[in-house]
Amino acid sequence: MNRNQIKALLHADHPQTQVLIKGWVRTRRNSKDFSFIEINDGSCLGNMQVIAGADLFNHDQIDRLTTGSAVSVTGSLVASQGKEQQWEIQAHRIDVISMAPESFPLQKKRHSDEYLRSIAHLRPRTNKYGAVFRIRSDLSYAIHTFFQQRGFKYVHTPIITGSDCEGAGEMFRVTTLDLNAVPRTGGHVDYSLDFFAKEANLTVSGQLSAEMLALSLGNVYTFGPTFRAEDSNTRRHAAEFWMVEPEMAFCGLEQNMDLAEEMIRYLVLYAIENCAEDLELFARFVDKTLPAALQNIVDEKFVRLPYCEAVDILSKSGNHFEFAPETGQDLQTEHERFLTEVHFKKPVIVYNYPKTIKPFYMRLNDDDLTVAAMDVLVPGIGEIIGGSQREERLEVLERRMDEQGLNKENYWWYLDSRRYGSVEHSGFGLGFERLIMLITGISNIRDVTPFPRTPKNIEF
RNA sequence: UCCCCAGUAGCUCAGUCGGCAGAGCAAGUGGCUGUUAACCACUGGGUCCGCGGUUCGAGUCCGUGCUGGGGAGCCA
Repeated sequence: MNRNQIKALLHADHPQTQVLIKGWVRTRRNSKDFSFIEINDGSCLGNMQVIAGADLFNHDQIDRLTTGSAVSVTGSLVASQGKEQQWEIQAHRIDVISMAPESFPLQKKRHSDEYLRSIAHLRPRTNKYGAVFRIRSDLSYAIHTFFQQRGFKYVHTPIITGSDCEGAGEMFRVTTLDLNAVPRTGGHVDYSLDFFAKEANLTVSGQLSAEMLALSLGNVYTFGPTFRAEDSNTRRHAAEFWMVEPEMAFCGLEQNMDLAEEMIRYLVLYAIENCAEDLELFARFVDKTLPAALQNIVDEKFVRLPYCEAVDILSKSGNHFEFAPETGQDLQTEHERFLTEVHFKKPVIVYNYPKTIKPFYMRLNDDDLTVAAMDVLVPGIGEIIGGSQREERLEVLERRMDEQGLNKENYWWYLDSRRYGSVEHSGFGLGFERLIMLITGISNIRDVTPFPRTPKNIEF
């Protein structure tokens, strides 16, 4: 007999004489002649209440079942006499697969997020983290659905890259050299003896590769891990995270913003419609304003605000900022928060940033001062998407690389795409964990990642 | 990397002016009960983060290190 998922049984529309569930004991309450055992198998938030009578051959053992133990239960699915649940299982047989000793760290009470991070291997067995990781799965699926429905091709860009600079922060070195005996020539490390015979790093973005595929397949997207070796210690940064990066040929900034907005709205709506039970938990225990915040994203059109107007609004706001807003300077976190949380109270797309604060590949505007960049800012999280129209004009691109002190030879293949059939194209990167934070209301990226990697933290 | 805060029982925390180490929950034992984070009673449980210092005496004051959290920068 195959095991039934508890999710399916809880949604049953009629009693069943013979069912089999397997899962972990969340709690046990002994009664005079029987025990109530609540079992969770991870298929959904809800537990299945099992009635274990004294007639079970091993009822002595069942009476002592501990939280965290694994069991297999066969019995009949019957309407519950209790008020808190519709169905329960009258057990015919309960096999203890594995009894958890009293040292099991998860108790039948609320634990702090900090404590649960220290037992990251067990926290998926809690209601909250089980819900987070189910939503991660559902939203991953939704991302593929969104793009596939629109004719985008899913492409796989390299994890290990030879580009020695992509302008997106510190990188993790990849090497097979013996770090205790690094070969040197003239005082410098001799990478010709390394695995790839040149320096290699973990990718900080699939964008440059994705552009090549967009300029052949049309519309593409990547969805994969990304690595940043920044010593960032904040609740919204991780050294390893997942990023969604669409890239579209024959596409300008306007359409790029259209897609970003449509995608976020689609994903939030998908969660509302498909993850209702789990979302309800976050609305109850994590953030009471969550349902309204999500509905706001679905209903309200995103504000589109040129960078210079953003600075203007901030300057004239009368609000005191630690750093005064100033044209030519990047927006501070406090500025972004003011725009999304105080001034507009909805997502804001800021675009046309000064060229001096943005990377070489963003398309130079006709004013020669700004580039066709856009950041999607959302309340509570800040920047969730960063993107741009890409510079497709070879001579402009080369000039920008010179200005930023980049070695063009390292980008010969990237520049080739501007030599042969170059076209207008655009794309952006969505931080997947930040999306999950937005949708669950969870405020720390370490709590939406099963095994988070942050500075000085790689225990699990 | 910088600024701020915290570290006391398995967990969450209190600990007054420097003077005997505490509570709730959890665990163990017993009782009660179609229960709902079940309930009631009893019992056990401490490297007060580490090191150094001040003091008759330090969980408490000082120095330092480590760990965790919040904020900033970097960014998705």
